[in-house]
Amino acid sequence: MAPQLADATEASALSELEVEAIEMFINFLRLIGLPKSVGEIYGFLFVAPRPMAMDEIMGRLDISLGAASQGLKLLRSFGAVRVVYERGDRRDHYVADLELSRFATAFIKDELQPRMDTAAERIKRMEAALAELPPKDRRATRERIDRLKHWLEKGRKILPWLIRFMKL
Amino acid sequence: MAPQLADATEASALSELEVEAIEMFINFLRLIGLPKSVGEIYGFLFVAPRPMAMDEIMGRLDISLGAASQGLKLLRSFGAVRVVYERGDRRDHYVADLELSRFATAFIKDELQPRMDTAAERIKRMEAALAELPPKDRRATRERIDRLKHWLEKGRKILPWLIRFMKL
DNA sequence: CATTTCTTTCATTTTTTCTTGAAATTGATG
DNA sequence: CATCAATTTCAAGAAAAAATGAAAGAAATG
Repeated sequence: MAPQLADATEASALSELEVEAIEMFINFLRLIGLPKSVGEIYGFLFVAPRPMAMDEIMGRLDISLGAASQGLKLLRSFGAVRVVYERGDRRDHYVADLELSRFATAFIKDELQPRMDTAAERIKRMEAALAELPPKDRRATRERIDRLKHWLEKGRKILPWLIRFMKL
Repeated sequence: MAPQLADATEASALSELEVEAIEMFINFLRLIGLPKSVGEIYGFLFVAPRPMAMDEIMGRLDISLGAASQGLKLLRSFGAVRVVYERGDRRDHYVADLELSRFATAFIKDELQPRMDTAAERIKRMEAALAELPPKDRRATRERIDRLKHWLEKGRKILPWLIRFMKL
């Protein structure tokens, strides 16, 4: 009888279901700046019927050791993937956390918030620089800076609301 | 007396105000996948005291003809930049439209919506593929697909609301 | 309508980002 | 505690994205 263990060089092909899930997540996660391999891993785990070990993920997706390790690390840091221990197996096994809002909140915390903070500082410096402007330009520039402030304010206000909506 | 026309090879340096505005927009626009040069152009125009011709933009920012032309084309397509005609000058002159929500709506329309549409199709295909799954996995997978549907629904619902909020 | 100025396009180059896989590290096992 | 499997790290290579600038194309001018 043929052995059941998949050969590393010839891992079983992905099902249509898996391909659809993977491509969907590649697309959406790319939107928030995550590399393809991360989308692949998450999409694969999202429809996986049981916890998967890293080498299984590598084999099925045909990605490198490094990509798998780093991708899982990142997904873990978001809370988008969790490690579960399987008795009798030394390897870590991964499951997708199905709460998709984690990506959004990670994005907000890692990308958006920091930029808003430096933007606030920049606006202060811009206001200071206003004094050195030719008088005739001051009013118009003042208005533009105010508009930036207004937007930043708006951003700050909507973020918590948005996070709440997503966790709902 | 020295000529007043700026030499193309030695355009005047950027003021602190300009630098801050430019860096701010590079940062934010990168977030929605726009290249640095586009952020530079918009930031520069955002604080420009008068309409600027393309060669002025190139010179002040030290970017290439191609980057300037393509960046302006893109910004125009968003409605983030408008052409104004200046009498006695053959060149097109550009001004920033200050309504920042244009970037958000362009992002939603160009990036988010299309992906949501293909995602909806993918979900249909995933549901069809469900039948070919080993019976014991069906229930769990069905739940996951439902979760995707739920998220997509949520996205669809919040988008118009979000657009309205931003235009406010 | 020929000329000149301005703008767009696009093949090439440069830069940035992602992936790879060998080596180092960790940590479980007998 | 030596060994070996599993994982992480990171320098180098590959791939993708952006910038460049020469050439083509438009549009205004005299």
